[in-house]
Amino acid sequence: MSKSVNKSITLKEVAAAAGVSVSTASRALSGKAEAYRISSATEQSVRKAAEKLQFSPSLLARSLRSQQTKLLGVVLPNVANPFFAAIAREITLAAEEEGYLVLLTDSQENSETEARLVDQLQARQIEGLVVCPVGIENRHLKSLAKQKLPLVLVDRGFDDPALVSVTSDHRAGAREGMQQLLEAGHKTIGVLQGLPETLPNRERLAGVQAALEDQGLKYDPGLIAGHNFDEASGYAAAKTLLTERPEITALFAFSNQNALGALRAASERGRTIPGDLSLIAFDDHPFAAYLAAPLSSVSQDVNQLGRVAARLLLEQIRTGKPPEQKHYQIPVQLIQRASIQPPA
Amino acid sequence: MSKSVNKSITLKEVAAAAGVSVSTASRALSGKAEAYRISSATEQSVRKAAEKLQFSPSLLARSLRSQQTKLLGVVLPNVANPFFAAIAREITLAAEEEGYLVLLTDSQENSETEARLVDQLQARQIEGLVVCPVGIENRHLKSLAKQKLPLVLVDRGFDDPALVSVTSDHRAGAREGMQQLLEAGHKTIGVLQGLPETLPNRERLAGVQAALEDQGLKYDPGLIAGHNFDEASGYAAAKTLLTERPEITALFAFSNQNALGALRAASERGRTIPGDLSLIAFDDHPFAAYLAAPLSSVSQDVNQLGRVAARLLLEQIRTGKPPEQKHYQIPVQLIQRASIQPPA
DNA sequence: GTAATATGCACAATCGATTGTGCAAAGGGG
DNA sequence: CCCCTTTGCACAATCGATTGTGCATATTAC
Repeated sequence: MSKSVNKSITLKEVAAAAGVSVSTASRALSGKAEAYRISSATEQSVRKAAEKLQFSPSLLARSLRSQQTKLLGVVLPNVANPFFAAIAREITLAAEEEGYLVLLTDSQENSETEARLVDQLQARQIEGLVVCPVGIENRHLKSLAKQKLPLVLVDRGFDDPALVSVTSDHRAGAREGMQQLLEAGHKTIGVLQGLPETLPNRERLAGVQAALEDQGLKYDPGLIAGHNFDEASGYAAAKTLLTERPEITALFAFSNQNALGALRAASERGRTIPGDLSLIAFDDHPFAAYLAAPLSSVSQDVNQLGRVAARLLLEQIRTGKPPEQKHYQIPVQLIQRASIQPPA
Repeated sequence: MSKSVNKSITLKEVAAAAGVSVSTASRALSGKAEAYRISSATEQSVRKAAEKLQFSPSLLARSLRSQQTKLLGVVLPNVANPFFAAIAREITLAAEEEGYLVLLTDSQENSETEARLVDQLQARQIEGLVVCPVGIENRHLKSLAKQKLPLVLVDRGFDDPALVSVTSDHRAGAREGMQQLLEAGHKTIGVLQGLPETLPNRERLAGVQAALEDQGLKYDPGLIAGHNFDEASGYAAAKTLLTERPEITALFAFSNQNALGALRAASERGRTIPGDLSLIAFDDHPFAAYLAAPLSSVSQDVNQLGRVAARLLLEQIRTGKPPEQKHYQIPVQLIQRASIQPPA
C-alpha cells in the first residue's frame, strides 16, 4: 500500500498563506473576484500565495462538487491497430483543445469486455463516450443512451436510428472497389470478409452485391470467405477460396490485414499478383504503393472519422442534446494502383 | 451548460432503501461487514437494495477520500503512430488487469505540450505516469520524479540514471544492421536519421559508428542526413544524400517512415532496390516482406517495451518505491530480407 | 439480580474544492 | 449625528464516499 506522501498543496494552505478564508481564495483564483466583491488587493495576494506555493487545484474535488469531470471515455476494439489508433488520436487532440482528457480503453474485440469497460467509465462519471462497438451485443449501449450519457459510435454503428454514429460509406466504397475489378473484366471475384456481424462488413457485402447486380451478375455466397479483419482470417479465407474455386481471378479484401493474408496465401499457391490474380483492399496504407504489386485500395478517411466523432460528442456535451442528424457518413476514396489487371 | 440529469444512485439512497445508515451501507458493500460487526442479515439487505437500485459507487468520491484514483497517465509523441499505439495498448491492457484506467495524451512531438500534459495529469492525481519524452527539454520530468510520482520513460529515455526507463537496445540494433550492409560489401552507406536530440537517435548513431570502426572504416558525418522520424524527413534526406554522394550504395533508415521516404526518393532518382541500392530500416513492418524489395529490418519488440514499462510502473505503485534496476534494455532482432545485396 | 462483555449499528469528521448567505465595517446622504 | 447602502469577506453546506468512535441493547458470568 503506497501511502503516497505527495504533500500536494491545497486551497486551504493557500488561503492560510494569504490570510483569507478558503472561500475567498477559491473565488479569487477562479476569476470570480468581482462577482463576489473581493478587493483586488486581496485577489492579488491570493494569487501570489498560490503562485509561490505552486498550488494546483484538485480536479477530483472540483469534479465531485461541480459534477463535471472533464473526462471522455473511448472504447476501441484494438488500440494498436493503426486505424483505431488514428481515431484515438483525433479524439484525444480534439478533447484536449476543450480541456478534456480521454480515458482510452481496449475491448479486445470482445463484447463482454466492452460492456465492462463502459460500466467502469460510467462509474468514473465521464461526460461523454465514443465507442467502436464490437457489434455482437449492444444492449449496454442502448441502455447508455437512455441514461442520457452523450454517446457517439464510430466506424461500426449498428442499426439503431436513435444512436449517433459516424461511419465511412462502406457500401459505396465496396461498390466502387468491385466496379474496378468488374471493369477490368473479372467475372469470378472472391471476397475476403471481416467480422460478419459488424455493420461495415454487412454494408460492404451489400455494396459488392450492388456492383454485381449493376452488371447483371449473380451474387454467389460461395465466393465469400473469412470471419475477421485480421491477417489470419485473410490468409485462411484466401487459401480456401483459391483452392476450392480456382476459377477466381480477383480478390477483394475487406481490410489491409486481410490483404496481407491474401498475399501470403497467393504466394503459397503460386499465384502472382497482378499477372495471375488481381487484388484490391479496403483501407489504404503508406506502404501500399511500394508493394511488389502496388495495391489498389478503398481508402477510408480515418482522421475525418475521428474528428467528426469528437466534434459530435463535444457538441452534445456542450448543448446537452443529441444532434439533429444522427448518422454521419464519411466518403471513401478509390486509389488505383497496379494490383488490378485484366484476367489472363 | 449541460446540467446533466444523470440521476445516478448514491450510497445514501441505498442506505435509505435498506433502512440503515450510510456508514453501515458502505461497510456492507465493501466486504467489511465482519470487521465492523454488521450482522449478515443487514449485510444482505444492503446488498439487495444496492442490486435493485443498480448502485454504482462514485469513484470520484471514493478517490477523493482514499487518495487513490486508480488512474495512470500516458504521454506519447504521436498516438497514431503504430509504434506508440502498440505501447499504448500494452499499457492499457496491463493497467486494466489491475483495475487501473489510462488517461492517454498526445504531446504532438512538442516539449511544451508534453510539460503541459504532465501538469494536467498530475492535477488529476494520477498514480503513475509513462512518458515517451520528446527529449528536447526534460526539466518537468526530473521535477516529477522528485515529487515521488512513479514515472517510467519508454522508448526514449535520457541520460538521467535516477529515472526509470525502458528502451530497445538501439545501439546494438544499429550496429548489427550496419554489419549486414558492411558484410554485403558496402563501403559508402548513407544514414537517414530521426530526431537528432533523442536518445534512440544518438544511440543508433553510436551503433553505426561502432560497426564502422569494427571494420576499420571511418565515420563520415557527411553521410548522415535527416531531422525527424517521419516520411518527409526520410525523403528529403535520401534525396540529398543520393544527389550529393552518388557513390552511396546502401541506406540505413532509422525508422520505417524514413524508409518509406527513401523508397520514394530512390525511385525518383532512378535507383532500384536492391539491384542498385541496398536498404535496411529500423522497425519491422507487416508489409515489409511483401514490398517490391522485401525490406530487411532491425525489429524492436514494441509489445515487450510496453509490457515492461507497464509492469515497472505498476510495481512502483504497488511497492511505493522505485525498482532496483533503473534501466531496462529490450533486445532487438535482425530480420533479413532481400533488400540487401552486394553493391554492383 | 447486577456487573461485565459482546453485538450491532449510527454519528460525525474527512478528502478538497465550490457557492449561497450572513454579518461586520466603511462610506454616503439627510 | 444617525440611518441606510455598499464593500469585503467569513461561515457553513455540499458533492459522495470512507472510517474512527461512541452508544445503545443483548448476552453472558458470577
